[in-house]
Amino acid sequence: MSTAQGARARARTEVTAAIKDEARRQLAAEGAARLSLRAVARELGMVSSALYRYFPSRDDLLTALIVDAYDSLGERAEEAHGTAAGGPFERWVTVCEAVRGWALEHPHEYALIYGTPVPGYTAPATTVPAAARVGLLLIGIARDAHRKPDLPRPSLPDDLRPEAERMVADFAPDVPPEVVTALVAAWAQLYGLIGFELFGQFNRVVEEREAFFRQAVGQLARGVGLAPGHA
Amino acid sequence: MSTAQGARARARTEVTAAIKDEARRQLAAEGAARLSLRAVARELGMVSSALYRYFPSRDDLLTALIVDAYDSLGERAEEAHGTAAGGPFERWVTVCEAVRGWALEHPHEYALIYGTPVPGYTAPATTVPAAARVGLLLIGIARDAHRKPDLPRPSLPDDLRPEAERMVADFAPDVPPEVVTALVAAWAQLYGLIGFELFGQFNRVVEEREAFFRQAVGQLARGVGLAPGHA
DNA sequence: GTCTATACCCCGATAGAC
DNA sequence: GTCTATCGGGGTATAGAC
Repeated sequence: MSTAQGARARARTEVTAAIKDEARRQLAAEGAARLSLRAVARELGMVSSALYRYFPSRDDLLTALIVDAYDSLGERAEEAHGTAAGGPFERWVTVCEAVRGWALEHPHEYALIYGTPVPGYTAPATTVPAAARVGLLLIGIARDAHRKPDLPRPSLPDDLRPEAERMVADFAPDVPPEVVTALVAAWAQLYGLIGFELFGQFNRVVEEREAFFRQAVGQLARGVGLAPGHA
Repeated sequence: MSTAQGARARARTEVTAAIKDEARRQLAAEGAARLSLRAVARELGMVSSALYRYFPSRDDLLTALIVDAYDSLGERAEEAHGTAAGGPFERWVTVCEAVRGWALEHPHEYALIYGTPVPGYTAPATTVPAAARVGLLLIGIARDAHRKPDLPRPSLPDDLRPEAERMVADFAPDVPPEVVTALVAAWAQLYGLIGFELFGQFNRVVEEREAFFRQAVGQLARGVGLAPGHA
């Protein structure tokens, strides 16, 4: 009995994975807005109504793909962080390069999570933990670095201080308020660099992409007080 | 005869404008990937085949919307630049704020030009001049500022110098090579900030959006050597 | 330049048999 | 859990009359 259920559960897991794989393939060809359960079923040799046993609606399939993408990216970033050599500056750059590397390998999944929202689709709260992973990693790097109080701190205008203190309380404990707004800005700017490269805005503008990116994210690191060569 | 032709031409211009207006409305509801000539025609009380006299295909309509969006944004930015008070730093911030303002007012047109590319659509070369306007404006601000040779210059690693010199030659004449890569990075990062705000990544993260943005683009300006209060 | 009609496709979702 | 069949939509694009 338990083996029969095991086999059944295994089959279900495998079919679910096959559906998501095929859906990812279609993401590349058609984009998230046109992701179609029928087309996925057709390609898998199933009939469309059978898919509804795995995903109750198109939006649920989309949600699964989004969570998978955030987790895949987060895992890559965390892995890079774990194996990075050097101090906070070097770890920061390594994580940023890992994010870019993942994005270049999975452009359509990147577009799914950081590109234009899919019209008519609203991501449920279940996506939040996966979505937060890269941000939390960068926060952690900044927090660790600023345990040493001799690091330079960005300037913080008075009208932003309450906002910065709210951020510290909400999601960045133990990060100095002068750092947290710069950190959030750097986080958004990182995705500006990646998006421009991925979506073609750098065509005929930036050729040496890797060196350019390394320099740019190094400057972002300096903006949050990090510098090369600090243990 | 010329008045008849004039009237005919005028009618054509008006219908063309009505088609684009309705298409822009649908961009908001359905997204660019699902822009549909039939739906536009239906809403205008026309029959779909009539639209083909104005736009030979769906992609041509899309191209027209893209060029219009770039021009609308470019015009807003140039206008802001023309009326900005103060030195290069203040002009930079004003232009960035104008870009953000336009984006907040036209989120779906922003998504059309700076969001995920529409699958299966490739923008023709005719879009390039309109697309370049904001970038050229920022280049101009940096060039004017660096006419004074006492401005601080970003560091430029050796492996990026040839790339920087190519950029200067290709699209940023008279801008110091040390400045141009930082400038291009700042340009991309500006759109990272705007995209994150527009596409919801700042929800529950950044609340004081205007003050946050002003501070962030001020830091971008410093990154290209500009500082407040320099004539 | 607009109309009708048409060819030939696509979709999400559900009902009910097996 | 998969199937057939179905409801009720949607689309691009063209032909040919007016």
